[in-house]
Amino acid sequence: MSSEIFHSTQAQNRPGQNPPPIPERVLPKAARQRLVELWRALDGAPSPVVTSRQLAAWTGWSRDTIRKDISLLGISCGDAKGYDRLALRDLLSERLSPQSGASRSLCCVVGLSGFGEFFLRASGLAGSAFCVAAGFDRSVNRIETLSADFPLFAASRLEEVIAKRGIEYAVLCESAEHAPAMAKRLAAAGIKGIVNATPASLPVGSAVRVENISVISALQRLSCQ
Amino acid sequence: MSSEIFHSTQAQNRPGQNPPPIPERVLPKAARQRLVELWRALDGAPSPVVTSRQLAAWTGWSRDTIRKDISLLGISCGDAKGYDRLALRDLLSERLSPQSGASRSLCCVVGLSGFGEFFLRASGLAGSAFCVAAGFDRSVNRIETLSADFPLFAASRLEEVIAKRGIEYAVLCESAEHAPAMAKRLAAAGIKGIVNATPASLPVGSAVRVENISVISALQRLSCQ
DNA sequence: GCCTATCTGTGAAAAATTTCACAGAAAAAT
DNA sequence: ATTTTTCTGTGAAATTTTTCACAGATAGGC
Repeated sequence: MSSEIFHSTQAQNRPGQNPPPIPERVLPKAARQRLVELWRALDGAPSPVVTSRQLAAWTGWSRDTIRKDISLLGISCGDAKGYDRLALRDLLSERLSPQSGASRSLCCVVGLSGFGEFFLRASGLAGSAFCVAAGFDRSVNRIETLSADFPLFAASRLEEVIAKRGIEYAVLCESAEHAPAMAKRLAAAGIKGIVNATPASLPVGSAVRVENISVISALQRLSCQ
Repeated sequence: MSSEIFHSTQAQNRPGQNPPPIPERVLPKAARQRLVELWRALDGAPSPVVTSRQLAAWTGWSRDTIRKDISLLGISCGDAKGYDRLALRDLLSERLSPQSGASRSLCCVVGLSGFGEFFLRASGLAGSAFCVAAGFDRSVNRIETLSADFPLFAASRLEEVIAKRGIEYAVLCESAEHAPAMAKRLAAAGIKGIVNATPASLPVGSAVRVENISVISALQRLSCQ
C-alpha cells in the first residue's frame, strides 16, 4: 500500500536520464510564487509607477530578488523611473495564468459546516481566476438545508461530479477527524491540488499538491522565524 | 516615509562585515518549516515506528530531505528500522518550540465579522502552542454583542492592549479595504507576525512577517505548479 | 552462519536561489 | 550643461538547499 505512493514520489523526483528536451524559459519555482504574490500586491499600489524599492518595502523581499524575478519574465516593462504598474500587472497576468488565459479553473468545497459554510456564504473567490463548481457534505440533510451559488451534492457523489465537471482543485473543510480519508478520495478522484483548511495533516503522496491554510499552521510558520 | 521601511529592510538583509560570532547550529529556514509540518504529520502516524519513506509518502518531500532535516537536529532518534515516533515528536517539540518550552505564545484576532467571528466561535487554537488573548473590532456595538473565551476590545485600544498583555501575533480578519491600514497599526504596535486571513496584500516592510491564508492565494500557489 | 533487504546518518557533489556589482538610461538638482 | 541620484536589467559570485552515495546497523530468510 505504501509502495505505490512511494513509486509516484520517485517518478516525480527523478528526471532521470533525459534532460528535459527544451527547458524553454522556465520560471524558477520560488520566483513564480513570489510573482503571484506580487501580482496581488500591485492592486494596493497607490501610484501608476512602482519601483522595486517600494515593492520590497511592501513584500519584505529584497530589491534584487524582485528585479531578478521580473527580469526572468523576459520582457522589460520598467524604465529608469520604475515599473509601469498596469503594464507589469498585465505581463504577470499573461505569464502566470494557469493555462494562459483559458477559462477560470474549477474547484469544489468539501465539508459544508464550520469553515466550509462560512466560505460558501462569503463567496470568497469573487474576482479571482477560480470558480466554485460544487459543494459536498457527508450529511444529505445539510445539502438540502443550505443554499449556494453553486450546486451541492452528497459526498457519496464526489468522484462522479469531479470527473463529470472537470474540477481541478478542492478546498477541504472537513473536521480534522475526517479530513485525511476525504483527502485520499480527492486524490484518487484526480484532483490536482487541495487547499487544506483543516488543522489535520493530509497524507497524499506527491501526486497532489497541498496548501495548508489553517490558522494554527500559519502561526507555527510565523513563530519559526 | 518609505525610507525608514527601506532602512529596516537593509538592516535585516545585510549581515555586513561581521560573520556572526557563533553560528551555533542553525537550522536552515527551509528545513525548519518542514520540520514544523512533520511534527504535525506525526500525529497521524498509525504505528509506533515511522520510516523516512513513509514520511515522504505523507508529505510529498523526498526521503533524503526528510532524513537530512532530522539529522540537522543533531541527535539521533532512529535506528535501522526507522524513527521512534514518540521520541521524534518529543525531539521536535523541544527543538522547534518558539522560546523552548516557555508558556504559550499570545495572539489576538483583529476584525470580528466574517472570518473573525467564525474563528472566534470555532476556538480554532485549542491544543496548539498558541492562545488567543484578545479580540478587536472597529465597531463597539459588535464587541458588546459577541461573547468569547477571551476579552474583546474596541479597535481604538489596539496598541494599549497589545503592549500591556505582551501579545506577539495577530490574526487579521478585517475587510480587504481596511486590512492594510490595520496591518500598519499592528506593525507599529510591535506585533511580530500577522496571519493574514484577508484577500488583501499587506504592506508591512520586512520587520513583521506575514503568512497569507486566504483561499484565493492558496489556490494561486497551487495552480502555479 | 551468512546473505539480502531496509534502515538512519552524513559528508560531498549538484542544483537552485539569492545577492552583488555594474552598465545604461532618465529625471532632478546645481 | 553637467553632475548627482535613482532607476532597471543582468551576468557572475556567493550562498543555500537538495540530492547523491555510501558507511554502519538491524532484522529476517534460507
